[in-house]
Order: sequence, then structure tokens, then C-alpha cells
Amino acid sequence: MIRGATFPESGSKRRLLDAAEKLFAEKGFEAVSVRDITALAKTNVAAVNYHFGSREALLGMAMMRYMIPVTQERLARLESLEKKWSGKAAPLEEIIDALVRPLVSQVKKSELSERLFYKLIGRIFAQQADDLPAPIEEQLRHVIDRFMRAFAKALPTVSHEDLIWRMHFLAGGMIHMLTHQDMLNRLTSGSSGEPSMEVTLSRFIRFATAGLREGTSIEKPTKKGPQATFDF
Amino acid sequence: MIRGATFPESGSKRRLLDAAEKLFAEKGFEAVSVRDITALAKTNVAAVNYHFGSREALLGMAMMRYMIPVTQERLARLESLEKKWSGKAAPLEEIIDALVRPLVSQVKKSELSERLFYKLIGRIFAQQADDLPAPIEEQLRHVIDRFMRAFAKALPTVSHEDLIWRMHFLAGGMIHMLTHQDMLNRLTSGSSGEPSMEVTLSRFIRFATAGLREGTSIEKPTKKGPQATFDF
DNA sequence: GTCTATAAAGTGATAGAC
DNA sequence: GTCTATCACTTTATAGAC
Repeated sequence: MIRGATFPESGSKRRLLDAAEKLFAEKGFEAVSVRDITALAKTNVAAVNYHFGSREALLGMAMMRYMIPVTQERLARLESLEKKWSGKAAPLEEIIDALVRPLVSQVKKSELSERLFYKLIGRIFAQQADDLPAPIEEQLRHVIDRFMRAFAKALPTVSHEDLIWRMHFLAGGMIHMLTHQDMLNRLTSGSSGEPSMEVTLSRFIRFATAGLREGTSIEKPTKKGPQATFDF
Repeated sequence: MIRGATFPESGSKRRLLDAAEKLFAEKGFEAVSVRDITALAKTNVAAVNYHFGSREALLGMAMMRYMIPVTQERLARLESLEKKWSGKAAPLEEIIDALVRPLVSQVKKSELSERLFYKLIGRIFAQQADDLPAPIEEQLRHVIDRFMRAFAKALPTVSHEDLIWRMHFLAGGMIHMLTHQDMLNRLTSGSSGEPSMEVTLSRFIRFATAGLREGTSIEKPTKKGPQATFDF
């Protein structure tokens, strides 16, 4: 399902991908010019068009170089999880871990700094769906579909529609966690403690597990949420 | 604390703000030129510099025109909540509602389409903290501080650091909910049901309440999350 | 494959007429 | 306040030499 598209291991094409990735992460996709990229990659300005055809195509390739291994690791982790729990539903925490951890673990294989890596991922996910490159959209669709089935099995009493939305909220928290760690410190005068990513990840998994599970058990006697009018 | 800065109700300055807001929402902050804005506002190209001094300053003003009423409504709702529960901690659901609902309710006062309004808010929050206009950063800091205190009162057993991170995850889900409703439908072949915002909001509040509360009560016998090694 | 040179269009900002 | 004309750059993309 997920084709393995190969990427150059060296040469000017590789240097262009590296440079593009770094600059896109730092400044955002719109704010980087072909000249910025070729300057950092130490090639001539024509190289981008020669190797990729256009700036847009290079942008798509840089995204794909990330997302392909992330997608593959997600699916592999989920499969190995299902094998381990053969037939039975896997624990919710472990499914969420399989979805989130690859975004973190792929960082080690990158030559970008950790901070930049997360920014790049954040920028990819912050794109509107309709201007993601088609192959990336296809991958995300497949990942969502596979994980939805796993979640549905683990939470048989939650409706399909509820589950989709909860997974959506989870995705938002996940992206925010990766991309705005620095914002958190800035906006709270450094009281977030700057923990390791492993600690943050386990905090997130607890949060998301509780959120996904909410409403599963027989309706707790919660004080029936607001929704009412305020005297504002 | 939050100064009330006035914005023009008519005239070319107002038209420029309207046009900028619409285009920034549609295409993103980097992708809109002064000429795009003046064309839509039906002014000459010099008008932006005459009225605002620079493109950047106009961008900041457009953001502020949103965020000021949102911030004011958030603080007002929280205050009225605390008055209502005089002394006692307000229910978690109601605090979250006070934080999230203003982002939705301000849509009615806007002349943008609902879809565009949410996109604009998403773009503001997707900015890196260090390139938000200073007054906006100040407002966010104040809001976070006020709501953190309310959350801490409602969840006295959760550590300050845990709470900060859970609030951070909540913020991510909130932004994602507002800005990527269309993506959800696109990536799930429309099985999210396109519910009204009111329904989505109450789904989100349930999710976030559960996530924030997680771990409050005496450590549930959860199967101790993953964190372990995988055979991948 | 790599490069320079350049075309063609777009950019933010401003001077100066009205 | 509004406008046109224009400056001084930067942009993507490409032609054509090596």
C-alpha cells in the first residue's frame, strides 16, 4: 500500500532536499525561496528545476521523505501490537503509543536538530488538507483508517462518529505537543519544567487515553456539561 | 489589563482590515501581498503604508481585532463563573467551556464566513510564539495564567507541571477542532457526520474534561502504559 | 550535470501631484 | 486622504554555454 520511493543518499539532489527541509522547518513553506535553498545546498540556482522540476515539487519530496518512514513505522507497530494481543483488543495506551511514537522516534534518523524536526512535522500537519501533496493525503487516510479500526475494537461501546472526533482531538494535541514546546515555556514563564520527550509522551498518552475512553463506561453522574446560557 | 484599542467602523482603513483578514485566512500570512489586499479593498497601493505604516503592522492589527474580544469574553465568562460558584471550585466542564466557547461565539460578530473565521484563528495559534505580535502574546499569557488558577482549584491533586501540559494538549485539540473540520471529512470519507458546532463543542468538552481530570483520583489500576520496548 | 546570465513578473515602500 | 508612477529589490523559471 505505501510505496517505498527512494531518495538519493548523496549528491546535489540530496543536498537540496536537506537544505529545503531545514529551511522549510525554520521559516515555513511560503517563506523560503529557491535561492535560499540553492545557497544553503551550495548548488546553482538552476539545480532545483533540473532535479525536481519546480519549487513545489521539491517541497512535496521533502515532506514525503519524512512521512513515508513515519507511516511505515506506525503501521508496523500497530501490526506487531495486534500480533502480540492476537485476536483480543490491544490496550488503548499501546495503540495511541503506536500512533504517536513514530513521530518522535524518527527524529533519531534525521540530520536535523530535534527542535527543527518537530517544527517541520508541525508544519506538514498544519497544512490544509486540500493543499497537502496527494500521496501524503493518501497515506494519512490509510493510517487513520487502520487506527480507527483498532480504536473501535478497544472501545466497542463508543460510536463510530464519536470516535472519529475524539481521534481528531487527539491528533490536535499530538501536533501541538510536538511543535509548540517552546511556546509553552514562553507563555508560562518556564513553569512547564522542560521535561524529556519521553516524559512528555507518557503525559500525552495518559491525557489522550482518558479523553478517548470518556463516555465508554456507563454514563458517569457528571454534572451535565454547560451548553446552557451564560449571563455574559 | 486588556486595553480596548478601537478599530474603524467604516472607511478605507476598515476596508483594508476586512480585506486583509479575509485574505490572511484564505491563503496564510506569508502568501498575501500588499497588492492583493489593496485590490480587494479597492484602495490604491499606498493606502496600506499610509494607514498602518507597513504590511506587518496591518497584519498585527487584523489579528488584534479578533483576539481582543475573544480574550475579553474568556475573562468575563470565567469571572461570572467564579461569581456563580462563589468560593467553591467551578466544575471543570464549565471552565473549559469558558475558555473555548468565545472562539466560537465571536464568529457571529464577524463578517467573514464561519469557515474562514476558524481558519484565521487557526493561523494565529499556529504561529510560533516568538513571532506573534507582542500584545497578542501578552494577552495569551494573561489568559493562561487566569485559567491555570481556575483549573488548579478544580483539580487540587494534579501537580502544577502536569496541569500545564494537560492544558497545552487541550489547546492543541481546540485549535485542531476549529481549523481542520474540513480535513476530518476529507480524510474519513465524510464519516464524521458534519455535526453543528454546538455538538462538536460539547464533544470536545467531554474529551478535554476527561483528559484534564485523568490521574486526579487515586491511581487507577491501569495496565501501566507502554514506554517499554517494541520488537520493531 | 553544472553553471551563468537573463527574462518576465512580482514585491514592499515612497515621492509627489491632486 | 487618495492616487499614480516609480524605485530598488526579489521572485521563479529557463536558455544556452561548458
